[in-house]
Amino acid sequence: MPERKSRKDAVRNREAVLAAADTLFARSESPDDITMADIAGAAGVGKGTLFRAFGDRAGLLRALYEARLEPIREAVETGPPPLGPATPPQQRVPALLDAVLCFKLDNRRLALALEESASGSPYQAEHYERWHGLLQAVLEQVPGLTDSDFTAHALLAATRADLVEHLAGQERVPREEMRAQLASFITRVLGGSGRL
Amino acid sequence: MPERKSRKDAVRNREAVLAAADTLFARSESPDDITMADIAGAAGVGKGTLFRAFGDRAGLLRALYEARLEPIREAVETGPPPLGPATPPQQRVPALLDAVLCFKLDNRRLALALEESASGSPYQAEHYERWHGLLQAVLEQVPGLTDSDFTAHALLAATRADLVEHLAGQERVPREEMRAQLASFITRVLGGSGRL
DNA sequence: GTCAAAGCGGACCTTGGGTCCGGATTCTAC
DNA sequence: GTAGAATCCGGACCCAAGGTCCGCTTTGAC
Repeated sequence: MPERKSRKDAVRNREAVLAAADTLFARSESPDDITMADIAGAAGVGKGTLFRAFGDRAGLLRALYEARLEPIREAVETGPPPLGPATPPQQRVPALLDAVLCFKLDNRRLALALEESASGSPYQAEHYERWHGLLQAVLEQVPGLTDSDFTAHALLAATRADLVEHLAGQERVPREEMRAQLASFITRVLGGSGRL
Repeated sequence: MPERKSRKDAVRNREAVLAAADTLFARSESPDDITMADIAGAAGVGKGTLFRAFGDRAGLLRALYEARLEPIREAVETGPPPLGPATPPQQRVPALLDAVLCFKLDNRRLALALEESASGSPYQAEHYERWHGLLQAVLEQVPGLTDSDFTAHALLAATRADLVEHLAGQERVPREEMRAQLASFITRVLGGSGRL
């Protein structure tokens, strides 16, 4: 037997909370002027419900994040090129990081909230583990590239939520320009075949 | 006239607080199990004193950080090569970032505390502005390198406190290995003259 | 020595994450 | 349909920690 099926109201409330949180974070200036009570209120639910369903703030953020990330995860794992596994490393690395960047551009507040509320550091979240592991594996196949472990960390660091927020928010760097700059940076790291 | 000289007890207490905070952070596992009350207590001082002297938690952290950073700042601004201004860009960029990395390795908890308590993001702190501005200026002089602004951000991101903490703390990467990996990464970014 | 200004410090306030439990709801068994 | 138990709801409540306040003390100028 799989597992005792949850009650109807439980799943309904869970959805309501996720939807409310998503909306609130999208509207907000800074993720931490959204309190748990705000979310509960907006979802028409008590705080207890919210904490029982998600454990704590980080849990809620994680759930939201994973839900939003799902399509990308699938495209990466079983999709067609340039994200899917059949892509040669030299093209897949920039494609992966571009996907991460675009995701964070599209979900700025959420990504920000998650990375800063991550008890400890973002590096303990298991979704970071996944991205890092994948990226490292792909980098491993790039000829002439050593230190794939550190390189994967360094490249992912270039797409950190607060950096993205700073560039897109404060410095008003346009989306396409940022993508181009990241791509060019990656090109240099992968072997500098660009212009010299 | 300069400014009304502070009272003796005021400066004495300020020193005491900085010293106490430094010790506490150095000993601690995670920076946020050190409370303001702890610091006040360890310094033999009331909370009021502490907040009057530094404004808020972030202010105290900033003061400590800047104090520790002072020697490096001087070495960078008016010192001899490889950190000083007389160094050719190709050597100065790695030297600068190596200095940052070493600093964060030597002051892990403090750097961590500062970056995570920075109201908003680390990118609003003015010491980040300084490092970024300097690094960008130096990168500007590297032949064949475009996007010096983004590149400076990306390189600094590779030395973020929580990444350093994760690598040095959780993954037990030895100091010299980390320095070597960072250096090699930078080399590739600067023009990939390494091996291809 | 005197007096005003600057500083001190701990009691107190506020905020927000997280808990608890009496009552309402839903599912299952008959 | 209904009884009963397991599950869930939700808002009152708790607590920790950052930050404020104000009566008392210390300092330093005259």
